[in-house]
Amino acid sequence: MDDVLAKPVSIANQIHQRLRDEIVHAVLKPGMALSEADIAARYKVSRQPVREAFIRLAQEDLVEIRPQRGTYVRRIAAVSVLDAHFVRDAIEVAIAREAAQKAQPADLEKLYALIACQATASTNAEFLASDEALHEGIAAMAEHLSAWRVVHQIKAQMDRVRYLSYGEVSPIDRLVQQHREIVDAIAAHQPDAAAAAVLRHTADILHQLPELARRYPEMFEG
Amino acid sequence: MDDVLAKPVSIANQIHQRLRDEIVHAVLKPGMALSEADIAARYKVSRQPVREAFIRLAQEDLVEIRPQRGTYVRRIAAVSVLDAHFVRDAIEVAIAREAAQKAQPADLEKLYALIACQATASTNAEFLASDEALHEGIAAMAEHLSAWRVVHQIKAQMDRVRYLSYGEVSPIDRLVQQHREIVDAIAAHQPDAAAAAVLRHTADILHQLPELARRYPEMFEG
DNA sequence: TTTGGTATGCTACCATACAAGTTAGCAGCA
DNA sequence: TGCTGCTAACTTGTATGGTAGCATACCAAA
Repeated sequence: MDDVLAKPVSIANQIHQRLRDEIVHAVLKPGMALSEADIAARYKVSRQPVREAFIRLAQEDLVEIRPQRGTYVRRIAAVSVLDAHFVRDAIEVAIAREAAQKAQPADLEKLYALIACQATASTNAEFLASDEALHEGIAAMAEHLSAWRVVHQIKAQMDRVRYLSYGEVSPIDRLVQQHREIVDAIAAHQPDAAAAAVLRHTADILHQLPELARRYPEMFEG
Repeated sequence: MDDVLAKPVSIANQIHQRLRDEIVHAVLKPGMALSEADIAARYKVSRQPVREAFIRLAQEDLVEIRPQRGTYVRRIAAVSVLDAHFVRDAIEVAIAREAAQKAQPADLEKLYALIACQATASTNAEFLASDEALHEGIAAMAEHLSAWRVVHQIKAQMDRVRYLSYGEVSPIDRLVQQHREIVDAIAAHQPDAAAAAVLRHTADILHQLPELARRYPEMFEG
C-alpha cells in the first residue's frame, strides 16, 4: 500500500519528509530552533531547498517561521490537540459510517490482516505505521481517500503526543481490540456501531493529554 | 473581524494571497499555465517569492507543479468537490452542534447582523465574503476556530465552483434563508436542528455541480 | 508517408550572493 | 552598580545566474 503522499523526487521534498518525520517522532523537540543554514549544512545542500521545506512545514503547523528571527519547532498546544481531535473525530466518524455501507469482503480481509500485523508489532513506529494503514484502508473502502489526506495532516499534531506516550499510558492490546471492534462493526454493516467504536478509540488520547503535559512541560505551550 | 490568515508582510505572502484570490475567483482559469518568470515580471519582483507562493498554492491543491514542465491552475475535479463537500459537512455539522450548546446572546447578534448584511449584498464577492464571515463566526462561537481553518482551506475548491455559478443557479434569497434557519436553530440551542439546517445548506452546491460541469467543461477534469 | 534524431526554447530546480531585520553581548559612561 | 548605545553575529527575505529535464518543431532518412 503506497503512502498517500509519495513524491520524494526533489531535494526540497526529501528534506521536507525527513524533517517532518523527525518532528512527528519528537527527535526534533518542540521549541527547538531550526536554522536554514544549519539544516542545509547537515544535509550538504544549499539553503534554498531547506527554506522551501520550512514553508511546507509551516503550512502544516509543525514549525513557526518568525521573520528575521528564526524558525522553531512548534510547541504542542493543548488546544491544538483538542481541535485536531475534534476535526479528526468528525471526519473519521463520517468515513466509518460510509465504510459500513460500502464494505466489501475482499477489503475487509486486508483490514483484518493489518490488525493481525499490529498485534505482533514490536516497536512503536511499526505499530503506528500499521495503525495509519488501517485508518487509511477504511477511508479507501469508503471511497474518501482525499478526505483521509486531510486527517493525515491533522493527525501529525496528535501523533507527536502519541510518540511521547508510547508504552507509558496506552497498552497496545487495548488499541488493537478497539480496532477490531471498529472493523467488526463495519463488516456487520452497522454505521452507528462503527461510529461509536471510532469515538471510543479516538477518545483515548485525550485522557492521556493532561498527564503528558505534566510530565513533559517543556514540550507544551501555555 | 480579522481574517483567519492575516500576515501579508513578505512579498511571497502577498503574491500567494493575490494568486489565491485570482484562482478562487476564477480570474485565473483552471488549466491555465503559470510561469514563475511571467508572474514575477507581472508583479515586478524576482522569481524567488513567486516560487514560494507556488509551493503554498500547490499544498492547497490550487495549482499543480510539474517539475521541469510548468505550473498549472488545477482543473476542478468533480470528485474533489464531492470530497471537499464531505469533509466540510462533517466538520461544520460538528461545529454547529457545539455552537448550539455554547451560544451566547451577544454572539448571536453579530451573526444576525451578518445575515442582514448578506441580504443587501450587491455583488457576488460581497456576498461570499459575509458568507464566510458567518460560518467563521459560528466556528468562533463553538470555540473551534482552528477547525474552521481546515474548512477554510477545503472550501477553496468549492468556492471556485460557486463563483462560476453566481446568479445562474442559486438565488441569494434562498441561501440567506438557509443561513437564518441555521442561526435560529443555534439560538434555540437545538443541536439536531442546527445540524440538519447545515446539511440542507451545503447540499445545494452539489445539485449545481453536474449542470456547471456541462456548461464549463474546460474547467473540469475527467 | 512515416519514423527517428536533433536543435531550440521553455520550465522548474538549486546554488550563491546580497539585503534587511533582530538579538545578544559588551564597552563605556553616569 | 546600573544603564545606554553601539557592534557584531546571527536570522530570514530577495535577487540572480546556471543547470538539468521536458516538449515542441524541424529536418533527414527509410
